[in-house]
Amino acid sequence: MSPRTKEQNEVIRTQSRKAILNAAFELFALDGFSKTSMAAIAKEAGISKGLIYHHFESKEDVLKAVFDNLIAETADVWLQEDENSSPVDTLNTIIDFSLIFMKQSPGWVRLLIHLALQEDVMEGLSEHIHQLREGKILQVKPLFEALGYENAAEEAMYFGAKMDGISMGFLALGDEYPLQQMINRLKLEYNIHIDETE
Amino acid sequence: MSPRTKEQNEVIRTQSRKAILNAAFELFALDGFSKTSMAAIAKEAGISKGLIYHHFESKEDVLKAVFDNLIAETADVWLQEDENSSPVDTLNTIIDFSLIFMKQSPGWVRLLIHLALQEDVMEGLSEHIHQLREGKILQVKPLFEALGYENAAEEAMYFGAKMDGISMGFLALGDEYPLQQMINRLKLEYNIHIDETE
Amino acid sequence: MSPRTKEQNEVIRTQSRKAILNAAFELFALDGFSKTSMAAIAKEAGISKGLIYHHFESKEDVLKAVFDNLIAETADVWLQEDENSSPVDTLNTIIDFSLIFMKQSPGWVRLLIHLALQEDVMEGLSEHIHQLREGKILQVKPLFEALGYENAAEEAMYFGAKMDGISMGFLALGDEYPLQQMINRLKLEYNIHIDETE
Amino acid sequence: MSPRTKEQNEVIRTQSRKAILNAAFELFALDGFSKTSMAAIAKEAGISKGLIYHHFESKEDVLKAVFDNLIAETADVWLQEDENSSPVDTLNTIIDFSLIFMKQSPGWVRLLIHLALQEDVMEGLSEHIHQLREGKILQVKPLFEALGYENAAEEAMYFGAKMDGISMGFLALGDEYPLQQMINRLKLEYNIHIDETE
DNA sequence: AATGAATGAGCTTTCATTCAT
DNA sequence: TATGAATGAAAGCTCATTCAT
Repeated sequence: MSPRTKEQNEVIRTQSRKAILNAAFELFALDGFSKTSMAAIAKEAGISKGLIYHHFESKEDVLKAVFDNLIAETADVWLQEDENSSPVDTLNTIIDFSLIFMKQSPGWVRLLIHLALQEDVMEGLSEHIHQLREGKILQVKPLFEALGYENAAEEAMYFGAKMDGISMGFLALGDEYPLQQMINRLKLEYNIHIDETE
Repeated sequence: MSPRTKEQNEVIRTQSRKAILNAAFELFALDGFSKTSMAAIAKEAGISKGLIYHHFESKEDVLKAVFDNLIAETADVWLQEDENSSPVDTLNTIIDFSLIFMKQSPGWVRLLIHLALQEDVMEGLSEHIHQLREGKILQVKPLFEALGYENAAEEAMYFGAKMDGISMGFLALGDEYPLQQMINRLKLEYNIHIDETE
Repeated sequence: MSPRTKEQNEVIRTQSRKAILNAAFELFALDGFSKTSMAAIAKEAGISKGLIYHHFESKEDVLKAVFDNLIAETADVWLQEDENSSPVDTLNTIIDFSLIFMKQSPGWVRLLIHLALQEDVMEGLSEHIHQLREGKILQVKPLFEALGYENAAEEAMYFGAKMDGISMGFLALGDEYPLQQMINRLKLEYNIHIDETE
Repeated sequence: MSPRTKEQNEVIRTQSRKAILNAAFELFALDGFSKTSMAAIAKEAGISKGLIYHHFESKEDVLKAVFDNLIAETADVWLQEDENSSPVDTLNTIIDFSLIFMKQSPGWVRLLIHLALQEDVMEGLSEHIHQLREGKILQVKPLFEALGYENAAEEAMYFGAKMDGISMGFLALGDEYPLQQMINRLKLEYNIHIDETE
């Protein structure tokens, strides 16, 4: 009956959606949300402007979807903690992972910061962002407890601040920023062994 | 009708310029650069749209001027260091000043971060921003030298990262952020006596 | 898979067509022609957008079909005049029928008026509408002849105007309109006995 | 001081505004509200699209302004009733005035009817329309009281219905409609002397 | 110096219609 | 017969910038 099978349609839909999401992610990260036009997204994705509205209700909706998409992807990796590893090792892994993410998707981190700092973000998005921040803190807190810090919550937040600050420096200066030095400096504070090859 | 003297014209010109700059600063900081319209600036400044173009070439030009203006004002205060104070006291003063500035002009700090992170900032502006960052580092470096740090340059940069990270947290969360705790934590690391009343 | 017989296809085709027509009628009547989208019609009819174009050439074509369809349906009822009834009774019946129709299908009457006033001039449609109007007049004319009016054609048209005016009032004001009073007033003019229960 | 005097600006502003209003009136009446684009209005008015938004907030706002404008203009004439004239004469004048208006601005009357019948008119507009209708009725009511009608309110409304019906007929059929005959027929009912030259 | 009317390019969004399957 | 993904033209609207005065 069906001219295209449901599966075929699903595949096509998913492809388009992904193309849009990828294009939007790239452009939002590169130029920011305001400066990125729907026309640009469509062109980058190789589809028509109209099709975007077939998949998303508005430009803001695209941003939310890009966001959700990335959260989901990130979460997968984030959650792969080795149960048996020591707190120090876990902390090390988290730092390294953040480092890799930062290097690979600086645009996205930039966008995240922009959104986190924005005065009037879209409804529903700011919650996501704050949850993301809070989630990170909560995840790190037990590690500091295990490491014997008296006020683990405070330490977790302070750790977050350091990571944020280093991120900012890297994003602002790029390769001119002594990223590795800063990371090493950070690891030292938490008695993490530094891999010399890095 | 009444032929104005050069002096009168100069005064009027300066007044208009300041009004524009103030209005632009406020709005840029509050809503961001893209979202702030020239019409809004004119309205806030209490002058006409056209007049802005007598003083500045473009919207970007206004931003640059706002920036320069603030750098100049900030520098004045920044430089009022007491020659006789100890490095620790000076560091303390710098931290406290940053704290006050952050609390009083969160919009401006926000704007600074936005600009610092922007990929394609306007010609000439990014240099300014980087100089501003570098200036801060260079200013702090001698303090760490005096405090006996081996790699003072690195420590200065790390200190900057921490300050940036704390700023970000405060800007993102506002009063929900444990700003004072973070600052105290920072001061502790540098053996700065913490004023209990704060 | 299952090779359909011609009859089966015919049945399916007719069903789809009717579903489209019903959905379109409802939406056109409720929201007007311009505001009703093909997507909305498809959704209301429970079929796909594409299918509409298998049955009709365009949105305008759908409107024409809706129109024709309703004319046909209406005509059936309209023609059921009792041969033996007096002119006054017949007139009464016509008025009552119009009243019922108006109350039951205000959307349709509204649509008719919209079309009669031809905001959207569609080739071929306006003729239909004028024929419909003329048909009504011609149907009423013999009654006024039988009632002894000198200029029956004129009286028929004047009667039509009154009916139209009352319809408009009702459609514009809804239940706030003293519909029954107006109808009674009209019947009085033609010496029609008024049923008190109304 | 002022580069253009306030008076000059006022004149320019008024000119533009009138040009827009005239163009919009003409096009709305001709093609209807939906079909008339802002671009078309701008072109007809001989100005840019953007300028319309300098004067009006939205397309709907233009319609409201057109409406208000016409109400105001109409009111002026409508109110010029001779205090000394008899009720019959006044009624006659009202009928004649309506007739002239209908002939001169059929598009506008059409638009009025469309708006009056529309299910979801813009906020604020429907009130205007109903007030306009009500206003007419209220104005006519005293005349019927003076003429000795028992239920003057009802008669006023019935009179309105007749006028509406005749308008509709004329708008639907144009010059094919026996407008003068219908008007004469109406006047006869109220014992208004008919000017033979008409 | 100052105004604000005016422009026009470009924005987001809608939707009748087409087409591969 | 039937689907719905995809298109593209055109809509309403915004805004940095220009210009006559």
